[in-house]
Amino acid sequence: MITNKKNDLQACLNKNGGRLTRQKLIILDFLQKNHNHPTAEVIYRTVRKKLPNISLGTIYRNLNYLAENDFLIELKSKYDNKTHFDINNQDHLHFICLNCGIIYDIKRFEKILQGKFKNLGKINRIECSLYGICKQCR
Amino acid sequence: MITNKKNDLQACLNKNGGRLTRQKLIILDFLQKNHNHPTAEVIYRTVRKKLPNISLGTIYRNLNYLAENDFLIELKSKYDNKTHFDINNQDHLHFICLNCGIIYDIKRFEKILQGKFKNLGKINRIECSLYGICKQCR
DNA sequence: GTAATTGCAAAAGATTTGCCCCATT
DNA sequence: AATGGGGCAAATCTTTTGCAATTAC
Repeated sequence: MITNKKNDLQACLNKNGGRLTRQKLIILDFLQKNHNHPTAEVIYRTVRKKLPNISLGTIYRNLNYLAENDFLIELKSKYDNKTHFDINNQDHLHFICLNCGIIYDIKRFEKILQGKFKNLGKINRIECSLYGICKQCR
Repeated sequence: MITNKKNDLQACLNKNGGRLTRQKLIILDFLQKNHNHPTAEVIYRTVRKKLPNISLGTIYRNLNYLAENDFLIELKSKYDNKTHFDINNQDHLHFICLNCGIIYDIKRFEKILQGKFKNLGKINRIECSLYGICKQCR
């Protein structure tokens, strides 16, 4: 099994009428193994090693599909002004270093915030980034 | 006095060697009076009514200057994939409606988060967006 | 077989930049 | 008077899209 999300992906495709392509699977697999919050360009360059003819358009189309269906989250960084992608394993927030751009996950966060904002109605997604200087850069 | 941030802006310009132009002042003034989180394009179209020859390049250059010097904050919305601008009056978070794109401020938030993440080192800025469906759209 | 998806290339959209002229200091 | 900033237009960069060929079902 190339990825343990493969079954979830298949289920999602069945429900919505899509097809399980090598491209989708390899992109999802890559993101499951890499938690560095890569950009589309970085994903493209890496996935190309396995699928030399894949195009950037396909990368974007599939990343968008996966994000819309909650397999991934999209994160916009002020550091480089690009969209970064991350497997949506759990609600968490991000620490982004203003000096080097590195992005860390900070886990166990949803309870604090979900509780705090109950009165606003249903919150589909919380995206929270802390900008500062990381320990390596200090 | 066109804006109560004018003195702060002048002080900032003195320190860094810039000049107080009508363009900077009118952009800052506009954002002080409008808390709708406009995009550069919207700011451009509105400011053009006062300064008919101002160019989009100038809008961007000045918005970037003002954001770098902490007069403004930049907010990237998933709804339209654009950068929105907001006067940096206090730490607050944003509610963004996934249906209509409206952005609300949610105030009084910094203490909770600043306290929560002390151990990560200095946090320069917290940017937190809650995505959901607003009351008008429900 | 047929309908969705890919690869490719062109287009679109947002933002930045070079250069010459004008305005602020 | 000196020079930083503005206006304009071109360039850049990221992301999207149209279309013919390919692939999954």
